[in-house]
Amino acid sequence: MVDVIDAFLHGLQRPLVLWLLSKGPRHGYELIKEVERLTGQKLKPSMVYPLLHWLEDEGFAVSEWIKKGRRNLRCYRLTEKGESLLRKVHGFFRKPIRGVIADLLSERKEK
Amino acid sequence: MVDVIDAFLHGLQRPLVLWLLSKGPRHGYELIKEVERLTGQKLKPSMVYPLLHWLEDEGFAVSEWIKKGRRNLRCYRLTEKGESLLRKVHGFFRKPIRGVIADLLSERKEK
DNA sequence: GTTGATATATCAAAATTTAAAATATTCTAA
DNA sequence: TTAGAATATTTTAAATTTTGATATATCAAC
Repeated sequence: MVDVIDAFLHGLQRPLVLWLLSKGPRHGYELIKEVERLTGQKLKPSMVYPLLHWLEDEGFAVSEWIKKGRRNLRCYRLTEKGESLLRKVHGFFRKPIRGVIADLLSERKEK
Repeated sequence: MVDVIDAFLHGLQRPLVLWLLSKGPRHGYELIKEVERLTGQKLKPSMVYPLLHWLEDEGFAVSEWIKKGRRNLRCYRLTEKGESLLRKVHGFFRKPIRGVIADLLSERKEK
């Protein structure tokens, strides 16, 4: 049985990737580094690359090989369908769960 | 590949159960109903009962069989160790991720 | 030229989740 | 009064997902 926070962070990875892509095009390795910076949790290559392929297969993102020196980077950006999915995620936060998350977000006096 | 929101909600289930238990003792079936009300997602019996057993095994909660009419309910409440874990979850929200979640929580104009 | 970071990809093994079935009590509507 | 739905808990096999490992290649620093 996995740690409570790890499980939560894990569930956050996908919306987070979507959110990051909504801020501008990214490639896989950038996402790995950004997710780690934001959550302290490693987004593994074996997670992110299949996820990106899936996002593209489903039409939520499109990729393009760009060159950086002699290196090829596969850069992803959200499609309109991907933006729409992110809006759906936002919409979800209007549900009753919003109050719970606000509570989790709130300051709390330590015992 | 599972739906983005489903994956997020899934990750939220464990902190949510912890949060609900922090509001007062609950039994498994209550948690199933409350999680569904709050998230619209079914917390399955085969998830919640092993989770509750795990919480108890790890010392995060203790259970007690109570009677309601002729029916026996296994009622769980958080221990100090469980409260401490919830505070750890709160602590996590002080990380940079806080801004992302706040953004996801914020109102957004629909296109 | 060797090490560590950057960058992408895949697959078998390991772990987790779901669906299903089993069991039993209580309530409700016909 | 009884049949069916809702309440309540548990376990297991099957399905799915995640991890760890491995492979490949470029780049910068030493």
